[in-house]
Amino acid sequence: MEPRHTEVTVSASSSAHAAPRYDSVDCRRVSQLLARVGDKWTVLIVQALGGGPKRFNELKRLIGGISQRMLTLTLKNLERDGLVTRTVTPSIPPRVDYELTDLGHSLREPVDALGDWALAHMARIDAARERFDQTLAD
Amino acid sequence: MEPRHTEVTVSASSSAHAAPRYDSVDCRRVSQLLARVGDKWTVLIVQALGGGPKRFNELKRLIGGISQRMLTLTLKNLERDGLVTRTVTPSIPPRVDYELTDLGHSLREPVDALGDWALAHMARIDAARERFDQTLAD
DNA sequence: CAGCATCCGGGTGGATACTG
DNA sequence: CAGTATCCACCCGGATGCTG
Repeated sequence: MEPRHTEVTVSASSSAHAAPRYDSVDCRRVSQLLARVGDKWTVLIVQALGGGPKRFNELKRLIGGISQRMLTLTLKNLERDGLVTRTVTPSIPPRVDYELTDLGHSLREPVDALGDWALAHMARIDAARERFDQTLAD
Repeated sequence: MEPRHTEVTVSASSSAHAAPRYDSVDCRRVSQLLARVGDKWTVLIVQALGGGPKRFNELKRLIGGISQRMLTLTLKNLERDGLVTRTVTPSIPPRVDYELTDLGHSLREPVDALGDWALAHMARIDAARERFDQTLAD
């Protein structure tokens, strides 16, 4: 792991508010990235490719529920961002393999962190939603 | 431009290629959460509230560029998910304070991780995009 | 000050049909 | 098999105007 900043993270405790680690400009970029990563399929594809190179229809089956249009588009975006490589083998029938780059692999770490958070707190969120929707029904 | 990036020592917690840490169902939920978190304003609001409780227009000014419609909607979603509390002080003029819950604060950690990733690799992504767009222009 | 209601333009994403 | 092309429904989100 990179020994980047030793700054204290929030860890929901006594020292209420952590200093803002990002200025507003940074937040925009982060927000943009999250919008890209947070689109409907990117994470699914990255996670699917986390297990190694995959072919087009292999990915399609693996993910399930994705249209080939969206698979194509999302893969193209990932390739454009340098997160995925596209390797064509001009045979008949043609063969195309998609694989995560180092950059793509490195993305899995923070995404997994968010995944862990989601799994750890999903129950609380669902409960909060039910409570909220319930008190609205009055 | 040599990829001089710290090859993530995945041996720490999870291995790169081996067992997926999430099944497909988990991935859906993670994906859904990312879609929520990755919407246009959620992260900006969470980060703004990271500095402590804020009032409605205070948030609006702080974030800048957000319409009150979206601020209202996003705050309501955050409240529904139990990430933010809404405290009304019935005075004239009325006063409403928004504050991160413990759950909301805990979200900042993984989000910051993604933010660090974005800031660390944004240059590479931009470069990759330029290269990609360039080779398409041929 | 802190919203809600309404209208509306653009983008996202599914379904379908066709190609090399 | 691995796409491209087209059409279209939906919804996100901005602008505006009005309330308590």
